[in-house]
Amino acid sequence: MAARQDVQQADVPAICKSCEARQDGLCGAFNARQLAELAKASSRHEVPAGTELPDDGTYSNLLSGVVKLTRNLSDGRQQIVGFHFAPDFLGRPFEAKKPIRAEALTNVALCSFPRAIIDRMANEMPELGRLLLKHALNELDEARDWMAALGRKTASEKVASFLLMVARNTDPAHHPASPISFDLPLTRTDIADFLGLTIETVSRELSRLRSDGTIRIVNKRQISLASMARIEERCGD
Amino acid sequence: MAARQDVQQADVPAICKSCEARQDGLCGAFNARQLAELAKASSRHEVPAGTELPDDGTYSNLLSGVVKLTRNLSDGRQQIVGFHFAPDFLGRPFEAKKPIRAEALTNVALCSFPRAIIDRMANEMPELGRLLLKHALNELDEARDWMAALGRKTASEKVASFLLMVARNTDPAHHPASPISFDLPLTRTDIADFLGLTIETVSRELSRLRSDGTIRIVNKRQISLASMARIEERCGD
DNA sequence: CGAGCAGTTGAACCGAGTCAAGGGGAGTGG
DNA sequence: CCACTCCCCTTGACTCGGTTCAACTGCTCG
Repeated sequence: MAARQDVQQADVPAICKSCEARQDGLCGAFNARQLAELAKASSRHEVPAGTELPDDGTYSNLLSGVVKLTRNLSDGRQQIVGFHFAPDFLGRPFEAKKPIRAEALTNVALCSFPRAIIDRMANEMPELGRLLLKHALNELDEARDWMAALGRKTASEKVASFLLMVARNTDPAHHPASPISFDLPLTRTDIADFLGLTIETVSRELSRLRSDGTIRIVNKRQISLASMARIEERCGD
Repeated sequence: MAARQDVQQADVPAICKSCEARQDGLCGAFNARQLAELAKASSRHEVPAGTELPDDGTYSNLLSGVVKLTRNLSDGRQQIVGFHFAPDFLGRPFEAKKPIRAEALTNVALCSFPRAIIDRMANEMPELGRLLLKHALNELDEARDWMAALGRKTASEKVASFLLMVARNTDPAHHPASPISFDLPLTRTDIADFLGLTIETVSRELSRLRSDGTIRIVNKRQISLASMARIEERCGD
């Protein structure tokens, strides 16, 4: 068993060998032969922060960086409806009825495949279909969490919940009692568009959290939390 | 081809023959043999309005009625995060991290299968996996639509959007210019919990829509719209 | 050094929430 | 058949959290 795994390992394309997407992303579902086939059709590219990622029917592993998904109302009001952090992946087999825009918040590295290959493989391996379904259901659960936040939380609970989300994403296994610091990949405007608030309110709530010692604002973009537990108390759920 | 279809048709279990779920629901993916196998393991039941539907690991076609999905904050604040209308279906292969409660809003008729059968069939037929994925992505798109509404719409836009959703669900193919009327399957409290408002605000906004002629409130539960187009104007998107 | 942008802070305002009173229909009991 | 109650809903008056408008700070970049 171990031997066979090693043989397969030997065939893994060089480019995939150290790729995070094989641990937690889409590619965990593939064996060496399939990876080799995919690698032939894949293209790796990097785009700078601010680039819009067109929904051109490709699937992409997000190797590094953060992507936001937004919905706009007719008069320009904007709501961020989701994020993708590495090593997440982007792309879907069915079009959304109302358009959703994807935009890189930071510099982003992607590894993309034509949709046709993934769709074909999904027909051949139920394992992959299951992974896609699991991924979609995860996104659904997250969306529903934020529905509850948007509909029922106060401004300060929203901001606290947001910081907790980023912290968790920075280090999922972090000890709840020890401090943690991270860079915010978002401007105040983006945070406001995610939380359904104005930038002024976001700024004020961050100041309040700072003045009561829950967070330190190292600089505009870098935050450190006294502890996960401390911020969790303020999330309302 | 037509002949073969008729042969299959002959084998369709009696109970499935006139079932809506074969048109638009889960069972559209199955052939007669598979339906027969499923029918043996399925159980049909009805529950009255107000019943909680435990997440017991079954999949269910919703034959009639409306179901709400809710998330609660620790202090009792409630947010409705989704609805299921017939002939939708309920159930999912992976547990949500945070609990979501399902409750019948009206009397509800269900046709349920053990999870094991669906999961096994999904492994055998990519068609079914695809359907489950499509369904999950639909729910995701809906959740994101409502995120935008919750975060960025005014109270009156929220109420208008809600009425439009119910109207569309009542008659998806309705002509946009002609009037339409329907029963609200929800109390004011449920509407408020869905829109992130209070019952007083919902009531006031309905009154405003009535006084400017966009809707008629036949009685507390029955609404008629002057037209789909008219209400659509007030949705903000 | 100045321009320009992101963020902060203050003051006034307003949309939706809160609190309170009353309406109206369904069910029950006399 | 009416009287009473209960629940859901509506409406009004007031409050308040979050927005709006505006001034100011501090960075970064040319």
